[in-house]
Amino acid sequence: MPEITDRSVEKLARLIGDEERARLKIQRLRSLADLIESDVQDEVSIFKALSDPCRLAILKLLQNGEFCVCEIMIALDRPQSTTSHHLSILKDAGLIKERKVGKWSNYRLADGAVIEIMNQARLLSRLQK
Amino acid sequence: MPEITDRSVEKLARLIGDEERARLKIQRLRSLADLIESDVQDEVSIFKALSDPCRLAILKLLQNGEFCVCEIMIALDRPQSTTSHHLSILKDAGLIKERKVGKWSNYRLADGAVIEIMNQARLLSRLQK
DNA sequence: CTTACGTATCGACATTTCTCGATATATAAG
DNA sequence: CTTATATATCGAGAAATGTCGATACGTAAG
Repeated sequence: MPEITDRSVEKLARLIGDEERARLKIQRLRSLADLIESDVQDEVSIFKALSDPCRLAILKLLQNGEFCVCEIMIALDRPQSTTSHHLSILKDAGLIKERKVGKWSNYRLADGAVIEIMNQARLLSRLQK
Repeated sequence: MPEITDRSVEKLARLIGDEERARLKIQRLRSLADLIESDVQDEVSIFKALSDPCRLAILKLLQNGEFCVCEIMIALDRPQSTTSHHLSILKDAGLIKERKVGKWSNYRLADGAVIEIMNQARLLSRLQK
């Protein structure tokens, strides 16, 4: 649990008028925040992997099946090093799986939840208009 | 549809051995990519908004109801300007709604899909372990 | 062993993003 | 009108991220 800094207490105490009740309210807010922060970082990594146009395009391409790096780079018209870099980020995030065959590396979606999360994002982006 | 660059044709032609078939294969890959790229950017904005620990924590906090800026900044122990900044990003992305009351700004989740997308991310992050 | 090819990694530069103090805006109170 | 308070915006520095040519690695073929 993060410390209750003087900054916070001052602030809320003025708001509430009672320093003791302020301290309690802060504690309540902080314990809510604590429950949260424990697994925030893992989920942020997922969202970070998803928040690049090139990577999102790769994931959508992989909804059509398994592709090797050289097909992906052609589809997206990106240099090989760029494509490979993005693939490794997606793989580290657990969003795609690799299958090596000879000198080829084939990639596919790791799980149905990947499609699900993209669908939800599409829903939200529609809502916004 | 992005142009078919010489770089791509050379590459695939060598792979396939026939320049004409290479060109066709590239066209197929590119048209797949095109269907994709049209709405990629909008969804990326959603994911970008979600890919910061502070913002994700705010969203999770708001699962517990409506909060004003000063409560949020205390819960997360961040300066006011930082908190406000993140709130405006979340609002621009359409993930939260604002309700002004006097000098207070209260924020709440915009839609159930916001919770859904976080649940999917949690699922994925668990899978990874 | 040498060569060719597909992919991964490196390194440097450019861009974006986060952070937070300072300042501006808006509303309410005296 | 002046003051206090809640929030928003600004601006500058720091850190993270994307891009892509150059290079390294691994496998297969000659």
